[in-house]
Amino acid sequence: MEIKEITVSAPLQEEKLSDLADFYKVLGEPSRLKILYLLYGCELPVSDIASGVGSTVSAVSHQLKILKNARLVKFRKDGKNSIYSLADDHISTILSMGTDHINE
Amino acid sequence: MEIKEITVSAPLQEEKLSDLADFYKVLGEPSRLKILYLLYGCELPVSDIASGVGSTVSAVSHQLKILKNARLVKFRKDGKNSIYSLADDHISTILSMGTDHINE
DNA sequence: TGAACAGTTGAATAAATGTTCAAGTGTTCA
DNA sequence: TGAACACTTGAACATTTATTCAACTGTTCA
Repeated sequence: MEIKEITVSAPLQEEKLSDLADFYKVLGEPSRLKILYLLYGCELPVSDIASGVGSTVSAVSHQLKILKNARLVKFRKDGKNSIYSLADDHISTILSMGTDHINE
Repeated sequence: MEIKEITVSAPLQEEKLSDLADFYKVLGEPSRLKILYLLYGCELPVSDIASGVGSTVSAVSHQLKILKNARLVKFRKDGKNSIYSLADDHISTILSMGTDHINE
């Protein structure tokens, strides 16, 4: 069987594909998904996120760094606090896509 | 700061969330994404997939099993061959979603 | 100023997982 | 039947990575 133009019309080069995998990998961890759903529609300081997802401040801080690099969350400083929120509205679209597939 | 109804209206319970993470995890590996994009619009036997993505038959077979479990690909037997293809059309929607986010 | 608070960070450990390798299953065809 | 082919599978190894722990930075306020 021939591969034909599929290879040519493939939407991703080797590097883009790696970026895309990295993006999905960020969502592929329950601890990070929990944080995202917790931030769905509100903004919270790290300590509240930690108690909200049942983890430690340190563990959450590590994960928030990864979510920040993936541009899934943003934050602002407020005195001693770092207030985190979802990066933008289309993240919610992304989150709902996954649930649709799971729910058939 | 109060968490309010967010926790209540969260679209996922602990178990669903784990399923969702598993789903994303499947997409979070370049070797698997390569297979999916290769199968975009055509069906191929394992040996062609292996050469198409530059891997071994064994490695690809392992990954196909994971993709099958996640219902992202399906296959049919044709003599000695196992012919794989994308499970359904909405998988392409899922694939394009990721690229949109990467491309800003 | 200094103590308490809120986060961040780096190293270490433990768990998860992708690839390799060797062996096994099932099909075809001479 | 038996050899070749196409794939699957399990164990082992190596890599990646999430959490823990301890130390450190920066801010507030008495």
